[in-house]
Order: sequence, then C-alpha cells, then structure tokens
Amino acid sequence: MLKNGGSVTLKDVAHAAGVSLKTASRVLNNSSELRPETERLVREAMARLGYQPNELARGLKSKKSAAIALIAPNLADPFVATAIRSVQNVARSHGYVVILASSGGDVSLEKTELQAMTRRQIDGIILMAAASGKSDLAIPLKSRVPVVVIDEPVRGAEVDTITVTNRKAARAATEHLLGHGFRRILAVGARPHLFTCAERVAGYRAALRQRDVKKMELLVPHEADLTIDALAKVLAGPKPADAIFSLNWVCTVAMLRALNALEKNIPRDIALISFDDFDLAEVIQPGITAVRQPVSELGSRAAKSLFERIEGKDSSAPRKIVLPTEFIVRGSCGCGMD
Amino acid sequence: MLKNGGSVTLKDVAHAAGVSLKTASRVLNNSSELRPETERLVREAMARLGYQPNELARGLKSKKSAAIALIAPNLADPFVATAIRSVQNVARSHGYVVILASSGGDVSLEKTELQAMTRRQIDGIILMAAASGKSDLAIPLKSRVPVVVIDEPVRGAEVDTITVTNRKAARAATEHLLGHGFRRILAVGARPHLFTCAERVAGYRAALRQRDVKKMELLVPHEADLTIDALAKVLAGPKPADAIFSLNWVCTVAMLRALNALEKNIPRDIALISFDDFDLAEVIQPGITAVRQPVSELGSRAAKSLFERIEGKDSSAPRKIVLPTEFIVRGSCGCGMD
DNA sequence: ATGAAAGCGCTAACAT
DNA sequence: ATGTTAGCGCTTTCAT
Repeated sequence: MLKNGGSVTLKDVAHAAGVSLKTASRVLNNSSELRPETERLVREAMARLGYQPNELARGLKSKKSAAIALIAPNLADPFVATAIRSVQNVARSHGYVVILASSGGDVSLEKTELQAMTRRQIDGIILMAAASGKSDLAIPLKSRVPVVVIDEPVRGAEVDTITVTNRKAARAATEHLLGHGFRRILAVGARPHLFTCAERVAGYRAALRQRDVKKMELLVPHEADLTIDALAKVLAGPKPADAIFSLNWVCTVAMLRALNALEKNIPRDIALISFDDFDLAEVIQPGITAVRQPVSELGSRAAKSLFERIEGKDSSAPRKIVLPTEFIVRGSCGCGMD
Repeated sequence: MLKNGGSVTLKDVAHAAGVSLKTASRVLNNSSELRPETERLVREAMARLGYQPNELARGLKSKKSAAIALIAPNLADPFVATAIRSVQNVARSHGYVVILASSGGDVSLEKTELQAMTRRQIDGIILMAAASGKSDLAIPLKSRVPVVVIDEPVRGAEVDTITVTNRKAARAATEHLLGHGFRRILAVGARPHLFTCAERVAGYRAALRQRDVKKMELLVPHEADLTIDALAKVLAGPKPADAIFSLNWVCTVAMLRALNALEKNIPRDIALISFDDFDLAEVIQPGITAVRQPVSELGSRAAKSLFERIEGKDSSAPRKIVLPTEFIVRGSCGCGMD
C-alpha cells in the first residue's frame, strides 16, 4: 500500500531500519557494499513506510533529472505520435520520464520551452524535425545536454541524427509517376525551409530533370495554407497538373480534402502519391500509393542513441543513421488503371 | 545569450548585484517588497550572467515541481493527440511543463508510471479515459495531488471529470440508423469495461430496446482484436448485420479496413456510423457519418480545471463537466441513398 | 526594504 | 561494511 509520497523521507526509513541515512541511501542506489541482512532491513522499512524517493532531491544533488525532453512540432501528425510512443517506451525502460515540448512551430515559444527544459535539468533532448527552422537549438547544443535529432540534421552541430532516405525515396516516387506517363507532376509541400521538405523537393526535381520535365511546385509557408482555393488556383491554369506528389502526411490530408471538394477523381483526373503512409491509405478509393517511413524505429533508434550518450556509453563522434523507406503501391498513382 | 544553464546560481547573481541571496530570491519570485532600483540591479545581473533558475531546487523546497502528468492510453489516437495539445498549451501558459505517461493500457506499467510521477512531485494529473480500467488510480487520488479525469468518471473518487454526452449521442446515432430502416445493427467496441465504451453501448441498447430490435454486439478486450477475421465471422451468419455502429476511432479504422478487405460496399452492403470524427471522414467514399467530440475543448477544460485546483482558486466539491457532441451526417449511414 | 541562517531530501567525500 | 559531515540551489522564518 502506497502512501502519500510526500512525507516519508529516506531519513525516516533509515531511522525505522535502525541504520544511518547513508546506508539507506546505499540501498536505494543498489550499492554493493552492503550486508544482505542490512539491506533486507532497509528494504523492509521502505516497503512498510511506503517510501517513495524524491526525484527532485536526487536530481538537485546529482544534477540529473532522469527526464528527457521531446520537442515535437505537431502532435496531431500520426508520424509524430507514433515516434513519441517509441521514445517513451525506451525512456521508461531506462527509468526516465518524457517531458513534452511542443511549440507548434512558433520559434519564440520554442525558445521558452527550451528554457523551461534547461531549468529542469533535463538530461537529454530528442528533437523532431519541423520543430524549428534554423532555430535556437544552438542553446542546448552548446551545453552539456546530449541531443538527438530525428529527421533533420542540424547545420554544423555535432549531434546524432536519425533520418530516412528522403531524397532517394522522393525521387523514386516521382519516377514512378513519370513511368505512368504523367508529365505535369505537382509537388505539394509546406515549410520548405525544413530539411525533410527540402530533401524531398530535391529528389522530386532530380527525377524531373533527368527526364527533362518541367517542375510544378506548390510550396507554402505552412500546412494550413494548403486550402482548397490554393489547390483550385493551381489546377485552374490551361495546363493543370495530372499528378500530385504530396510531401508529407499533413499535405496529403489537405490534398485529399481539396480534391474531394473539387470533385476530382483519383487517379483519373489526377494521380497522387503521398510521402508518409497512414492507416486509412488503403481504405480510401483508390488506395493511396505512399512512401512509408519506419516511424517506430526512428523513435526507438533516436531514444537508444540518446541514452547511450546520456549514460556515457557512447562518446564517439556524432552518428548519422539513415533508415530506408518503403514504397507502397496502391491505386492512386495510376497503377491498375492502364 | 544564454549560458550553460547549470552553473550560474542565484547566489552568483546576488553577489554580482551586490545584494543578499534572499533579495535575489525575492526578485525571482516577483516579491513586491523591493525597491525598484534594487530589482533593476538584480535583473540586470541575471541577464548579464544568463541566469536560469534551477527548478529542481525550487521544487525541493516548495514541494512543487511546476509539472503536471498526462496519462494517456494511446498517443496514436488523434482524439488523444488533439487533447494533449490543448492541455500542453494551457500548461505552458501557466508556466508548467507536461510529463507524458502512456501505459498503452498495461495496468502494471501504469502503476510504475504513476509512481514515477509521484516521485517527481508532480503538481497534478490529467488522466485520459481508457488509460486504466478499475486502475490503481486510488494512489494519487488519495494523495494531495489534484486529478482531473477526461472521459471517465472514477468510481467513488472525488475528482473533477470532463466527459461528453456519450450515452445520448450513441443513442441518437443508433436511432439514426434505425430511422434508415436498419434492424441488424452491430455495435463494435473494444475494452467494454471502460466507461466511455460502456456508456456508448448503453445508449445503443436503449435505442434498440425502445424499438424492440435485437442487439448485436462485437465487444472485444482490445482494439487489436478487431481483425478482419473477427468481422468476417460476425458477418458470415445467416442474418448478417446491415449496419455497424463503431464505438470509437480506433474501431472505426479497423472496421473500414476490414470492410475494405471483405469488399463490402458502404452503405449498400452495410451502413456505418463512427463515434469519433476524423480528418479523412469526408474523403472516404462515401463520407463517414460520425459523432464528433469537442476534443480540443475537452483538453483545455480539463487543464483549466486542474490549474484552478492546483492554484487553490477552486476548492469546491468536484465538478462534473459534460460537453455536448455533434452529429455529422455524411453518406455512410445511408443518407443520400434512399 | 533587506539580510543571516536554517533546512528541503538526497548524495558524496571522508572517516571509521 | 557503515556512519559523519557537508553541501546541491533554492525558499523561508525571523531579525534588523
């Protein structure tokens, strides 16, 4: 039966067990230099009193907080949500807690959040792409706190990075559309300053260039700008797009909604490939052809790397891990239509 | 320019400003009993040294951590993700940080998480439904830590609760299906011990009972049990369901995937209503008729209530807030088909 | 209005 | 193997 959690201190435990404070502390920290009998006594006392160590006090002394920060741009993105779950699982297994810091992309908020984290003595940071552009990331990076970045190498910073083969996958997806004979392929993305977006755009352009096809891009500052009107305008010209390559999940949803509203048939009126796969991709008619990122793995690999740094097991140069993506062909790209 | 964040202490600030530690502390805490001139001096020193207060130390003394815990069952659920975002926004505006605790429904893990939170002296807990069944929630509830529960009243516990009109909405949805002439309506849900599920089932049954229609239920222990086979089996009988009422988003996705795999046409072969709306509900053909919960508001109301408790502004009896839902008719229920 | 001193719960030298 | 003594960085009586 657990008690309040506020009042019973290690001192109380020591007293109850008839040992010194330090001995009790040793038990708490699994020190080896203990007589089994002594340890048993202390453990019994702990259980009896319902002792809960005060992590704040432990952290104050050791300058560690047993907490890591997770900075994510957009919790509503299933990509992000899935990654978070992996991170949290790994963190728990290491006895760490995850503090959430979501800025929604607002740079000044992000700064505030980062400060809040520093003040809490967090032991590490996992930063998810699109959290920031150039960002004030420099702050924690300059400090002693290990950082692992998912999906976005930080310029000139020495941190571990986990990414996927953005450019290559985007190129392959574009080539797939070209293979279907589409020549007016519209790349739709948001926040083009972000690494992931830029890389995907680069892959798209590379594919077009090779075939000498002109690029068509709808790159907006923010996903929210991908309104029906925005798409309608692009599609209104004399030579409208015959295919769309959507550069992330949020864009894909926006496109699907817009195409639906404009009563465009996929892929008859316009084909579609999505960078980012999602649960309902095969339910929508036709199924949405997509580039799938190994989302869970991105999260867990990031967390594992972080803990290796935190626990000092890894003090080598920053690693860049690149995970492969998967190309999932369904009907929206035009396959099965020919 | 921010410094390391670890080394500059309030003592350093006091020294640099030529005042006592306590005076510096007063400035930090916006005490009124200060000569403006003194305050200016201290603030300048703070800025100059790049002082960052150590929240762990503050918390140790004051027994507060400026952190709240958010216990959520399933981050991948957009319902949960959206609510989290609201909570986090409110928390930030109060200068609090959000610690994530997701058990994935595992009761023993949940206990571990709850302990971890207690040890960190968290100031409050927001618990999202489906986190636990009966749960060891008793622990924090018995303690001094304020708790607000979203979507699931805790039996006999004295906590604020925010829910939606689950039963009424489920009943209305079922009646809508009955109104279309469906008489073999299958309710599909998971974790029937959860309040939300139970309430929705109750609403469903009430509607059927009134019309003297026999109930058909597929209630599984966990969402993962809603496989294609499970549905196929139910639909295989001599009198298969002619409509499905899915009791939450996860179930809806599972049903959509299963129906798709079984090549059932909605609503011709079988109609569908979803409890929980989602982004792509109108993109799928036909659009999915859904009960929409005011998700953001659930989150922000919960957080606001929590902070009123934390800050002692509200010490009245536990409040039960019930928010209305919205019924969004699209095509999957059979509307537009007649 | 400001300061000196004690202590929050714990860990870590340094004894013994 | 166990105890003693200082603090970690901050807040808080209680003086002044």
